[in-house]
Amino acid sequence: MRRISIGSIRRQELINAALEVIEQHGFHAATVGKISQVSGLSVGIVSHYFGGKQGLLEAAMRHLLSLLQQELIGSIKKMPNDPCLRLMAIVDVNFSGQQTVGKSAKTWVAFWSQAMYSPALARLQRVNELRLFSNLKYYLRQIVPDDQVTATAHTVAALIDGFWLRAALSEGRLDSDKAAALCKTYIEQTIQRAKMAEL
Amino acid sequence: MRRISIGSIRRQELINAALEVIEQHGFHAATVGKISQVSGLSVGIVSHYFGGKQGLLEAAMRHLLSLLQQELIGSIKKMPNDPCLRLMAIVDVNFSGQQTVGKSAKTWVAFWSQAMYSPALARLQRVNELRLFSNLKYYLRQIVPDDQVTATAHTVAALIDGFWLRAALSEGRLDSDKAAALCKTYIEQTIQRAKMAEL
DNA sequence: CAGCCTATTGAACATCTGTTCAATTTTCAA
DNA sequence: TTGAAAATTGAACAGATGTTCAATAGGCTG
Repeated sequence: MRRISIGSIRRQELINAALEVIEQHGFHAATVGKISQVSGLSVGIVSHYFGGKQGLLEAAMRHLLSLLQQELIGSIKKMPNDPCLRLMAIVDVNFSGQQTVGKSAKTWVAFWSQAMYSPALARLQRVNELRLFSNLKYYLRQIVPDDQVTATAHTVAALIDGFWLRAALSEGRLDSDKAAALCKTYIEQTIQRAKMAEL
Repeated sequence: MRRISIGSIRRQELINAALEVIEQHGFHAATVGKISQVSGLSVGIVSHYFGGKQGLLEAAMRHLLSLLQQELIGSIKKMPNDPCLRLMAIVDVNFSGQQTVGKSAKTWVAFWSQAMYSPALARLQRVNELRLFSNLKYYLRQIVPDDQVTATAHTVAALIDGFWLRAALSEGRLDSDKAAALCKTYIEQTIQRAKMAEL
């Protein structure tokens, strides 16, 4: 009896290879030939397991998103039920997650730019964005005045995306700890302002 | 005597066509065939004036960057010499510039994602980034404490990039006025905090 | 008008890519 | 061990793309 199906193993191997090629050579150069070469499998296997190149790339993005989501859930659960701490945890997961930011940032940006022209990828991206956004709003609602919740959530989300983009473009000249710290600083300042307004 | 050389006219026509194709179909689908079709010229002309496809795309990005730069200079000159107002002008130019954000945002993100794998584009992007960064620092230095200048500049730059990225991905669900307003709000809050700390 | 030079064309070519599928290998229950 | 089913291969194919270059068109000068 096989505990893990051979299919899921191959699928994972192909996804890993695809992510590696995208990170190194970019989305445009992620050809079926290169991916199969890196995975050590043949070119035909891609169509067999994913129906084609497009299917593999979508699965790869889905994989990345689900990793992020899993880390977020795991990280938040460990935190005490304090809205401020949980906001910080969200920021931390978005930056220190998975590998170093420098490595996967390029892959994320590659996916984002592809999502602008691929409805399937766009849908995945949108679901993820909405989840982050509503998470942020949920905790912010407990700290800042109602009329500032949406604006603050937008700003924090833009900050996170902006730092990721800059990390991808600056090739390691921007480290994730600093980016996370700056995001947290913004959140802290917002909270402090809310407290002072209360008085 | 020709006042404008025929060459520069053709070059501009090709750049415009390239930008139009990239915006509509994405970087990966911006083929020489499509670009020449949109421009009404032949495919051979691209190699003739730009040495090849890559040359045309680099020229197109250079063109976009120089438009942004020109608008920035023009807009700042009109402002009274007040660091706060000039910071706001920088934000405004970065959002309301050229066309609506929704249209050109996709083109910018397409260039960014390409810049990660093309040294020539990366260099152009980096020059532009440094210019924005040092502009921000120059004015911030006059308003906030020295030890906060760099961090604030990083944050503002990330905010701008982040909103652009989100505008490109959200297909018009995020309008540029709102994004500009949120950036300005952050700057105002930073200034206010600096003033309070002075007392 | 002739002659020359520049601008432009677009078919031909070489290269590269994704997909297909008949052939081969591997797996594993009987 | 056997044999059928599943997994995998990779050459062949069709389509697309960037570049080249001989041929053509256009305009300017003498």
